Amino acid sequence: MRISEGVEWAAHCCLLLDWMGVDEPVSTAKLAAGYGLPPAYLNKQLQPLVKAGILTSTAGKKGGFRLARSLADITLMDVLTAIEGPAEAFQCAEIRQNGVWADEPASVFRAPCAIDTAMRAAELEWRRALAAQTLAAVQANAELQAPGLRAQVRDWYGTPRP
Amino acid sequence: MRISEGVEWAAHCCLLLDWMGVDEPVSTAKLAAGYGLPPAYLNKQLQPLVKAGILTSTAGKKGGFRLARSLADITLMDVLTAIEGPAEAFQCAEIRQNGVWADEPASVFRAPCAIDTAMRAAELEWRRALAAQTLAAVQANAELQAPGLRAQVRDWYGTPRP
DNA sequence: GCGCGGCTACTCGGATATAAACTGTCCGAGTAGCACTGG
DNA sequence: CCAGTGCTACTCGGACAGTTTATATCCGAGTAGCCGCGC
Repeated sequence: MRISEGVEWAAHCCLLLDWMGVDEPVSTAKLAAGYGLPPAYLNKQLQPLVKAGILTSTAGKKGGFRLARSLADITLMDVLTAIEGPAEAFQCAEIRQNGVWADEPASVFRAPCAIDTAMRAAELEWRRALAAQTLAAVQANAELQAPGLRAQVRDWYGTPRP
Repeated sequence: MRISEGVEWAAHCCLLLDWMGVDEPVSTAKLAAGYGLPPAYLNKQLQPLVKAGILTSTAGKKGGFRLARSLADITLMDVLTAIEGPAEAFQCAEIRQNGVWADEPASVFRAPCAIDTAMRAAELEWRRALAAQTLAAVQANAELQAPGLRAQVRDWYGTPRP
């Protein structure tokens, strides 16, 4: 039960793309250099974000990734779902229907598994909290703790400061 | 990011142990037969529960597992932590300190990573919800939906009905 | 001089290896009861 | 008959394979700009 590191990478890259504030695509190599990540693997991790509609990608020379929408419209839940998939963490295998209960009529199991219900309820709280956090809010907190971050990023990447 | 099936197995076995209501240990074989699980592997899954103090085990003939305490004192969080370990699902690798930021003084990173903070907050909600659910409550829900479950279990396992 | 075609450099996307974790199995250490033996 | 002792059957616990998932890498498809050529 460990979340893929791709989630952290993806979130950081989204913030970075916004900080850079350029309209032209940013290549995987530049993004990877920002955080010392393996470029090819970062590319692979960003692909599901494109499929999820969080980023847009353009191929060829001068290609790269762009934010598909504002950080205010992207939640941590979006990023997590894009990388990890839509499946729930706890997947009830309905073992209660096996073993000595295997011969019970199906009607007995119409009521949901109580353990599954409780686990899903807890997981729902988690997802609700994730969906309540937009990347814009996360970015605001980061800038609150480290003022001048946006300017630093633009200096490092050679983009014009506003 | 998938929770091990051992969590489901462990929770079901705890409920089953309580339903059986016997004071003597119950062997892995009997528990596994209840849900059609591989006995040896179930044994392996129950071992961390013993280390966590949820179950007690006795070796030798007539050996097996017993509940170490009442279901009212066991939460889903206890079971999950026992099986999955105490580590959080999202583990921040602090990639923000690498790449172009590698030469920054450590003082810059005294403030926690904003992404990590947000992810931890959400995960905390999940764990809080898990800790609020005792196995006694889960069992009560199960009996509410399927009255007579306890009596059924005692019939199947040949233990005296109260 | 100017337009056009090919060419190169560079990018994403998916196919392909490698490492780790989860799942599943097996055998040894240890215990409780039972059978046998001796008094 | 009864106590003691050895033995057997059965259990947990951890060591040992098999399989799925995550991590990392590499090469091909495709595009944008550039260079050279022809008009």
